[in-house]
Amino acid sequence: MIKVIFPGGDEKDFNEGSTFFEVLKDRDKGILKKAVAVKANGELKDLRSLLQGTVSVEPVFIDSPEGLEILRHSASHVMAQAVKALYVNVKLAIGPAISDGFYYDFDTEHSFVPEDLEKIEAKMREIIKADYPFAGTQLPTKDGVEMFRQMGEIYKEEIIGGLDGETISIYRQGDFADLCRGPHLPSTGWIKAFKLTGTAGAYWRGDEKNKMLQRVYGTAFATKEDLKAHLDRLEEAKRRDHRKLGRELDLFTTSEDIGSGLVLWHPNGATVRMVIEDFWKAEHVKGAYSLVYTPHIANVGLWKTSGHWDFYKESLFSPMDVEGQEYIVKPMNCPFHIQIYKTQLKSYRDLPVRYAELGTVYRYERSGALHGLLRVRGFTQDDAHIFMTPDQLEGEIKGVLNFTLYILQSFGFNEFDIYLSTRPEKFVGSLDNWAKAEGALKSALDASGLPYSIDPGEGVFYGPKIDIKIKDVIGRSWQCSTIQVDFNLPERFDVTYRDERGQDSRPIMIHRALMGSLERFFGCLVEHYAGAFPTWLAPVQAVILTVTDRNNEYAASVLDRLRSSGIRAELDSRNEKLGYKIREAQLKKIPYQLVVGDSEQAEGKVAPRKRGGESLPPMSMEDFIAHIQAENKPAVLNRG
RNA sequence: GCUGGCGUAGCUCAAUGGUAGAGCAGCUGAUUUGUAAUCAGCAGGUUGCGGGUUCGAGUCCCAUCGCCAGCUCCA
Repeated sequence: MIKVIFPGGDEKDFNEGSTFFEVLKDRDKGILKKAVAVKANGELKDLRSLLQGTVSVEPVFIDSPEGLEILRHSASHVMAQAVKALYVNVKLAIGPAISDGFYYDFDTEHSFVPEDLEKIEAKMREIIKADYPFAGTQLPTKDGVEMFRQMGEIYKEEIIGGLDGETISIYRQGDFADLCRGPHLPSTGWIKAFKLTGTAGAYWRGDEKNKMLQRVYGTAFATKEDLKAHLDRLEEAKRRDHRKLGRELDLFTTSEDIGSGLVLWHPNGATVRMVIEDFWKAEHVKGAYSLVYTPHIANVGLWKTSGHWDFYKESLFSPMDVEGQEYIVKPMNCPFHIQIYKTQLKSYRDLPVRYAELGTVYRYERSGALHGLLRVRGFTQDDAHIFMTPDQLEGEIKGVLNFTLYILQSFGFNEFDIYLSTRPEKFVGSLDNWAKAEGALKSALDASGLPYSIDPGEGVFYGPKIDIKIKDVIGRSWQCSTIQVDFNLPERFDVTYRDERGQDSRPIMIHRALMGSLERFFGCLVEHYAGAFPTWLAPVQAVILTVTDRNNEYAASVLDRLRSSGIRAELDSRNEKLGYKIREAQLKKIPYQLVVGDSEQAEGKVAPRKRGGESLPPMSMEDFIAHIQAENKPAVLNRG
């Protein structure tokens, strides 16, 4: 007899030789329909696993995160089976579930092209239709190695070589066998909705020194509806792509003649950037930062002192010769701010010192890493460096964290993924300082009340950091803000302050960027708003549309009035129908379209139409200006 | 940088190895128009750049630049 304990504490006895499959079926056919596996004593198991002794079981449903992972992992096995059936000389590497889908890495002579995906999908449908059970078995490790060696699966052999344990676990479906821990669906027929989404090269074990394998990506969902919703989300992401919108809205371009990763900000994009910069500067002044400006190039000795020459030489642009001295374009602003700090002897009374700069830097990113505005070679960091006594560290970090969230929320980002990255294997500075800094970052995060996760060992060599990823309206994450403690530079540049006892002490330094880079942040903003910027950011806030050219003179006076009130307005007095002008203004995503015809002119009014299609009643200029000015600023927020 | 794919008019896209085309945008004219496209005409190209194969190349081959997806990297 086997005793099974169900969620809620119900107990029931089953016969020897039962499986979870039978147990759940026996208990509730409804559960069986949706359960794809079980948690038995907290461990994930196949429904086909045999029961032993006393177990408490919990069904794992297909639409839960764990259920989806099992579904996708099973789909990756089916894909591998299909690929092995269709192509010769295919060696299997790994095929895990990932967020939103799965992949499998293959080593084969054949290069997968889009048409292959359809062939593989068709084969997968055959396998699914055949409804092969996923059968898990244990093999002695030695036999497993032998089995995969005979199959020519050198990667599997290598993986087993890295495992310890007496036995390995194999899963078979039909004539296909794979090394796998499981669990899996009961059978291939349980896969109801899947799609292969692309191919790509990927290094074996993720190391670029290794052979590049061919990866096929796919996704699978519990239902066809879920799959469709996912594919629709991808389509929506395409529609919002900042590179596409950047062209359509005439925000920015890059030019082959200029070079990769170097951005041209067009008037519309530059206007948004100006609003961002003005807001950023004003808030920093309010926040007791001192704004500074520093040069774009400097003697390479600066970077040798900082250590970056050794650490990041490959990503620096080559030096240029200046009267026998080597200069480089700056990859970062820190050493400049340190030089400013060091021009005067600092007292503990002067600290904290906060230098902020919209500093344009250049990094030689590898060509394949470039991506629209999100990864470029020339960009402007919204940088600041804070020099402080060790006692001030925690307070400063709290201040920076609150400031960061305030700025991000001002731009409409309200959801974040926050990470605390701790000491890596290679590091500088004392263990004591690291512990102190990690503690300070942690208590600032705790005080914020925001959820965060810890990324162990992911800090930079010179100090721990907090990274904030912003989530856009369709749920994608973007790494923008970073708050880093630095023990390295103050040491290397011999930065000091005179303490209470008249001794020279070493200040602690924080690097922080709230938006990261203006380029990346702007790209995120474009996608977040799908190009429909809120009024305070919109390149053009209102466009005046005349009905006939009888209204041109009045319309021009409306334009003057708006512009002198500080509103970014334009006039469309072309000889076109109103509907045509409205359509164009809509496509440009201008927040307000002001219709001006004979009746508005007679009454000295404008008839506003909002971007969303809503028409406001005709109103006087005063009323409209008051109306739009109310929106001409970031959403009001409480400073933490 | 690596693997694969793609570069045709300002944009979106056509064109079996056989005369490079359409829509939109642009320009000119007509039209004076009321809440997402008025009509007509005109112009627009060394098919990314450079080689090669061929009687003939947008199309096939090589090289190069750029873009896209992913990998690696991201102070």
